[in-house]
Amino acid sequence: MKDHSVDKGSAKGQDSLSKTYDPVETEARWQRVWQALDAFHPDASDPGEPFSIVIPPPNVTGSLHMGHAFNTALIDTIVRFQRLQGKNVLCLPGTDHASIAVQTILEKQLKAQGLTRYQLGRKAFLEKAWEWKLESGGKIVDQLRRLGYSVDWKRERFTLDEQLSKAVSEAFIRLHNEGLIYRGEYLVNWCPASGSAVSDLEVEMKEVDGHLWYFQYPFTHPDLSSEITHLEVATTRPETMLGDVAIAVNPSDDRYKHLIGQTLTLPFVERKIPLIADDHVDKTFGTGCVKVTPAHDPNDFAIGKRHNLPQITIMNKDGTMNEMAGPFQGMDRFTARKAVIAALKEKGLLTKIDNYRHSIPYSDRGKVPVEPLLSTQWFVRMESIADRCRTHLTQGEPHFVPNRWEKVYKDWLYGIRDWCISRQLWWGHRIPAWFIISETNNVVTDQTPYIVANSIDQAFEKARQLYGDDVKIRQDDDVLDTWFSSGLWPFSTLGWPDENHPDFKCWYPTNTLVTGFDIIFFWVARMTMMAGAFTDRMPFSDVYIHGLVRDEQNRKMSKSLGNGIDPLLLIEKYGADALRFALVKEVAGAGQDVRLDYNRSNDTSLTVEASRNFANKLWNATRFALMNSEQTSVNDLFDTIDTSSLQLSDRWILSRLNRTNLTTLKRYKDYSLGEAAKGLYEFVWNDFCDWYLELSKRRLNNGEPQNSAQQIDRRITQQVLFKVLNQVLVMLHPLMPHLTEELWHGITGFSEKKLLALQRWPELEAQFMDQALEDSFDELYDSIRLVRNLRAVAGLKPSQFIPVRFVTKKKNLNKLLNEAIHDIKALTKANSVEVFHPDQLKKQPSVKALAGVSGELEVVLPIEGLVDINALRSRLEKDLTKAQKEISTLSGRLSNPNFANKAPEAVVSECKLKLADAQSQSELVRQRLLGLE
RNA sequence: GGGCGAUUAGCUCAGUGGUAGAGCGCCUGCCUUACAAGCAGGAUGUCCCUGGUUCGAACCCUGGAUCGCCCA
Repeated sequence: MKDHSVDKGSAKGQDSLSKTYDPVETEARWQRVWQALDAFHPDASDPGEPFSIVIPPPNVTGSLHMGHAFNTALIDTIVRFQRLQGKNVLCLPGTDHASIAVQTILEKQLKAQGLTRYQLGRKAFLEKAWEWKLESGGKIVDQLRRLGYSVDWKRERFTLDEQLSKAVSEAFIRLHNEGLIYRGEYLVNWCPASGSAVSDLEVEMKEVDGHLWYFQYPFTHPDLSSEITHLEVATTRPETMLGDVAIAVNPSDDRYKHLIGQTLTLPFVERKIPLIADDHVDKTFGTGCVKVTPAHDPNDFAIGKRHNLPQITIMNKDGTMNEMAGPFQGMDRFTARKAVIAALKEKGLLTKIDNYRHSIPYSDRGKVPVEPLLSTQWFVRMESIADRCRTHLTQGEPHFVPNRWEKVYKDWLYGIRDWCISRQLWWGHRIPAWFIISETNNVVTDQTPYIVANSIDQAFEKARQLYGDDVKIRQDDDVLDTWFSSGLWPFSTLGWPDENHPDFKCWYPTNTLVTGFDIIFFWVARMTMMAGAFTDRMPFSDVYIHGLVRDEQNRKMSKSLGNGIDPLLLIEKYGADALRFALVKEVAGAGQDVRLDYNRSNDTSLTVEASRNFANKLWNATRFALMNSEQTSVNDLFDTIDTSSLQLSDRWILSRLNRTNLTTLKRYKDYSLGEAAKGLYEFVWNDFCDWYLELSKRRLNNGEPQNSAQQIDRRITQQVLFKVLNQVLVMLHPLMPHLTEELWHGITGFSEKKLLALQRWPELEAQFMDQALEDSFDELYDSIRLVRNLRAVAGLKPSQFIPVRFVTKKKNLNKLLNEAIHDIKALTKANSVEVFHPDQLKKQPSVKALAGVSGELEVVLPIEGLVDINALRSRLEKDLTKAQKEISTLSGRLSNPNFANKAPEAVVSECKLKLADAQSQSELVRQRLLGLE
């Protein structure tokens, strides 16, 4: 490996740690180191149980948005954790070619030059597209790096790579050979903006304010004896009347029953159309008469099929009216609507216009209403493919986290519909089908036979065998839906269809898929179906579904709203670690949306700032440890601690440390990543910094040790400090990789060739875990808080040292306070600390003093005269009220015979204990109040 | 129309039967030699409403309200 340009000795000595943490420089540096060392480039033959994740490939046109940042934060946390577990981890990155998006951008560019893609031609257009991809396609990938993503960049894939393209045509051919791909004429969702069919999933229903137009069709041979000479229909799309082929009524509708079978004349085009009966007609909607336009409406299409009606297409693919539209030919669909209405009005056939709110289908990409259009497309027959997934699902494959998403996935599998996979676009995987045009006068018609093959040579060879030497073939112009290739992503990226590829053998199936709930159908289900079809296995065992990041007003971030929050801006301001930590910490209720607070006037986020502050806190805790150590070598740090010399607070923090280890480990494994983040935050800030580190100050002594006992204690303190730090850095590393890497090198002094990212999770030392000790420390801290509170209430200056007396009859507490006397002194600014039993105190001369009570502990600060009596009295009165309220609640409960009889004994006895506590507190407070008079 | 989720402190959210929690914000006092990106102390709640189950409900069950999402 060549010598990379990273500063030597990033393990900084105690002199060089600055007062605040600078993430920008540090993050860039470690990203360079990881890259230079190929730290995350595993080999299939490496030791360790394989673990793999493929990342959801972002759209190659895109730039980094908060959704990517969120998804990345979660994935990277998982893979870094698995690496610490000693697994052979592959996290594989890549991008998606995004047919429609890219083509839209390019065509816009062409349009600006007054060109269309057809004028340019397919070859030149694709050259331009590749040029564009090479130029700007790397943008999002570079941005992903700035998050500290520990993916294997050497295995980066693009869906149009040669090998992945091979996988696509192989998949197409296999499905075709199994009879699962067919070409058929169906109503598809036509997007006039992109000039292509789109799948059902790419259509979004939007509510719009429209109208319901009522107009009349005359009977061809009106029954002159009857009053009825016309039928009235109601529609939201009057222009489609030109394609009507029937009028339908419900067979049980008494209004029209007797007329069924008669013929009406369609105005303008003068077509004779029958009145038919169909059960699906809703008698109560409109007039009960429905115009039937099979070529332009999905419901009508179904009616047409049932009644064998013709399908008359009245529109061109650009949304203009065609020759079947008679006088309206050439008009755009929306112009035609107005013209048809005007013409109906003129003929006196328009009877009513109602305002009507209804849903119309919009194209996701094109942002225009899609047009149901009859055309010949390629479809995948889904039933058997989906069925295989249903079977796997009954065996819990894949496993959804949180589990409720399984139902969403399952329901979709059961309501499966065939998948339209052809797109009338050029950028993408061209359909590997060749038409035998010599069979149909050298043009492609719906009847032209075709063959599928891996290459033009193979296609030609096959064609010649079937149709003779003079055969002429032409490849289908269309490309495949982008999701077709994305569906193969978990295995095409690992070498499939070569099932002997070492990567495929080692890392397939992958372990976890992490993605948003919005693409469960688009992507997750397509992957499971494709994987089932081609590898006979589910492509991943777990699917971790996360929500969306919403803006400060809880709106979905979108380009059209322009309310996106730029992750890069936040990274520059607070660091990638802070952003990652903030996002993960907020995700505790997995699958729920995350709301990111944000101030648009100055691009700040208090949430991210809090995480940055946490990073700084840990930075300074480490700085403190280094400043107070004369550690010269790595070995010092890992010396075995002489457990017999551990003090109370050492044993306490080591117990807390190991408990944190245990719970954090479980949370990472369970994908409770938010909980893991919160737990570590609390441990570092509250336990380690607020208490242990403060306690350590006295023992480190801020100078030369006076004697050997102090020397030993100082040494132990240092060892414990570093032991805790060392383990915290490992546990926190998945969440804040750069900061922890930096600090770990700071305390170990290792060269950057040895990485924290590749270390092991700290082994649990169960012998240190001591719940009773932790509980008694809670009591100790409560006692200290009581003193501090009294000092504050009395308005004592922080610099003023005073004597402190504790009075309690609780033996354990008495002992603990005595043991911790030096610590209490330090933490309460006491110049002396004494602990008494109430009996002892009675022998003392009574002192008018500052006092407070908590449970069965009384604190006395004998400093007459300096205190604010009123403040103290109101504080005591408040305590008294609280204690009395508790007494009444508890005694009420205990006096209920049902409670005593039915509640578990532990609950009852706990209740009794609490009551006793409250009673004695109440009594002590009362006495103190009297003393104030 | 069918389904899912949410409703807890000013804000963002944890909390699955035993006296309501965290972070941020807020108030008071502190530049205490790791950190003012900090320290100490403090205030704050009809746990959406309604019935029910239970000795006991934020939590379980009925019904309803409001908001959001997905599907048709």
